Amino acid sequence: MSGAEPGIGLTVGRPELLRDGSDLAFRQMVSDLFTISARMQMVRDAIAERMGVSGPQSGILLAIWELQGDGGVGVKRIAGHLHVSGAFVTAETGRLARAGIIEKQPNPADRRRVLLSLTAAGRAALRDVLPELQRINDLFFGSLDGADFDALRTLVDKLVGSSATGVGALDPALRNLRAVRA
Amino acid sequence: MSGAEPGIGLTVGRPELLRDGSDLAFRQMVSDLFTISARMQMVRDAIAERMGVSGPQSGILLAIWELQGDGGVGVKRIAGHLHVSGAFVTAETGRLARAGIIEKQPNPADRRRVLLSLTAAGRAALRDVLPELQRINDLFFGSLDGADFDALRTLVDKLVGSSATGVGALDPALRNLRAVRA
DNA sequence: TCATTTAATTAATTAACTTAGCTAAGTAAA
DNA sequence: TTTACTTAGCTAAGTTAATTAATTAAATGA
Repeated sequence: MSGAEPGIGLTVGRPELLRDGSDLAFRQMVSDLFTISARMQMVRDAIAERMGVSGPQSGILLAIWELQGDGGVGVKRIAGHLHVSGAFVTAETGRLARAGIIEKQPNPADRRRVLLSLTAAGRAALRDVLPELQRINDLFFGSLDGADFDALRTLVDKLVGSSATGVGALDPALRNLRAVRA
Repeated sequence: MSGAEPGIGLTVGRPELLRDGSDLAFRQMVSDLFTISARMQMVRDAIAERMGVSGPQSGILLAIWELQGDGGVGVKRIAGHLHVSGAFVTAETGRLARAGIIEKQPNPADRRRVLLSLTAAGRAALRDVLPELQRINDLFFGSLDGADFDALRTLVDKLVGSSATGVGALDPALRNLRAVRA
């Protein structure tokens, strides 16, 4: 009878993710993932500072760069891509435009909309920061060889899939216990 | 001469992390890591809500649980573990104590210090939330089999090491460009 | 043409922190 | 053993990154 009790009091239940019936290795890995993610944020913030913008602004900048195509991209599209509110994108793109890093033009095809795009100064700021980012990334991921990289890409890709399922199973929560907070 | 130019304009330089001379796969992976990390936060926040505490409070709760040993753990230790300021831990542990979830006692061995520990109610709150967390984690990491899990643990462990080096190389930055922000 | 929807903006508010300064207690050197 | 220094935690005030709700204006559709 001893040591049986499958999964009671554990943070994960699937036997594939337990070792000797313990979730310790799993918890350690989750904690490590949080550590790595915090460090990725630190890198983002430091690189942003080099460009003279805040961390979130650099995220918006990157998203515009990625999505602008020719002509530009709208506020709503950026907000969706970054999972933030449109109001936030409006506010931050306003600052970036005033700083001359991006351009904000009315969309001629629909005058409610706006076209966001990088200015020459914005492209230059991005270009100038790349060598430093490359240096940091080479160190940050310096422990991975080519095979590790491929393995990690595959695993991360799997996780992008299943984590969506996990998050999707969250909402129908029975809000019983009331908030502390104050 | 064409296509040569090693690493100019790329976010990463090491050839092991490039594919066909492009950093596209690398950037995709980094973006996916951000996605996964955002989803892990969502899970944390949802589980916290079940316990009636905020996301950051649940982090503090977990840290106390992990570090209290017999007797308890101090504010500074928790702050260091979570990489937040002592003032923040003071404020949030005050709320958790008022809510009866943790206990805050003076440390008899050093009366400047405090001993934080879970109350019976705190332990019960943690215990009650475990089945739900287990259910979510099983889905979240549902795409991994046992071999994947071992591979991921190894890779994550490597990254915890090298990412510290990457972050360590950040600080001596030449603060030349001035902040936009306003 | 009237009602509905949509895109962006503005204003107000909140959560999650931080820094600076304080108090009290412990440690060490003279 | 007093004086100086350091350390732990607390308080107050401020900042940053976001949100929601209300508003404006334009587009869409019955």
